[in-house]
Amino acid sequence: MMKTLSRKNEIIKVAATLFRKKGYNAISMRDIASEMDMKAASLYNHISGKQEILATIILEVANEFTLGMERMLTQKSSSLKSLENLIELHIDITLNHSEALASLNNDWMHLEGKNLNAFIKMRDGYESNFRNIIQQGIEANEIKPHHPEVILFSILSTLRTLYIWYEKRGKLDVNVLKKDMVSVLIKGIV
Amino acid sequence: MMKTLSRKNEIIKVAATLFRKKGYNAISMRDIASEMDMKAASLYNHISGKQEILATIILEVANEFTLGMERMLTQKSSSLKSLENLIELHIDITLNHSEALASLNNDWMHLEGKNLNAFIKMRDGYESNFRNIIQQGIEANEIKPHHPEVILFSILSTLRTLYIWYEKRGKLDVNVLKKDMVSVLIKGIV
DNA sequence: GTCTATAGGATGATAGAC
DNA sequence: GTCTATCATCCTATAGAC
Repeated sequence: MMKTLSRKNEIIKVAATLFRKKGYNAISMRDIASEMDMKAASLYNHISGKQEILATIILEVANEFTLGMERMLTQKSSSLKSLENLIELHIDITLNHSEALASLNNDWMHLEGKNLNAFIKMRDGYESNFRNIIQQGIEANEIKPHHPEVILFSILSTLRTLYIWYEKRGKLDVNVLKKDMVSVLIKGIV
Repeated sequence: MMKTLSRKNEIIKVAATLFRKKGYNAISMRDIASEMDMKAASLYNHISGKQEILATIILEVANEFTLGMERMLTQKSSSLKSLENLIELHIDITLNHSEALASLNNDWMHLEGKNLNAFIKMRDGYESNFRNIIQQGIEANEIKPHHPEVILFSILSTLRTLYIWYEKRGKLDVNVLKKDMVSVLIKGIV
């Protein structure tokens, strides 16, 4: 049972790496199996199908964002401090789950049924909390009165695609990265 | 001949819309044909194959970015003014080619052979020019001395994913959008 | 220019031997 | 837990009738 669980995790991890490069639909069960030096049929002893692999990859990391947001909201910091915390949350998750973020961003629409509903609910809830923080910052005069959607979109786009860029340029010191990101996203570049 | 050309363009346009929703690999020639009320085999009277469709979608809009960048570079403005112009370039292209941008961002890796090489060359050249503008801005003390890669990545991520967000929230006045984007990306939010 | 028919191969998944 | 063999279905693309 312990052995089976870790084999399952191995499949998920290999699949996530392959999905990242070409996307869910371009990767076959045979590709995943071949990368693990086994046959496609054997995968089904550990997982129910391709869809379960995708759902596990995406929902696990989506849940990390949701939990991180909830943890943050209990702290009742100022809006600006909350934004800082969210930037750090994204950086931390990017470092620990960089393969899963490609699927989260690009392959979520291939989730089916309950999996798709669960994902959309988490994503919309997360965005909604993020938007409220910005809104409150504007009302408290901590943040300039721009269209809040423009601010939300600008910050979130950057944070969501960090995974592409981090490993390409990679290996900046994490604390330097956090400081620079906070500064660029909040204080601007001039 | 004139009729054939416009039929070809129709195929490209329908395909781009479908690719946007599910990605290149999840859309079949039958899907494209069905959306046009015809049979898949008939598509081959107008295009050589699925790959030609993808290449046309991506390389056309990639070329628009390259041309826009070159046009801008002849102007020899200050770095800050150049950045403003680039933000406006991205917004203009997003408004006019929003479907193509999904493929440009997410399906470029499914280009083959010469098409893939041409794309990568244009993308790398574009990023390199963008990076130089930021670099010069830092040297001229127009831009804060952050790690230039962080600035490049932050601005480019936001601009590249504008297409997702624009039609969702859509239909802000273009000039308001340009002003807000320039302000948020350059001057920050505090 | 569109159709039907089909080639030729890949795909997700299952059955059953070991 | 992994294998071979296989099913049923889907895919891109072509041939040839109309």
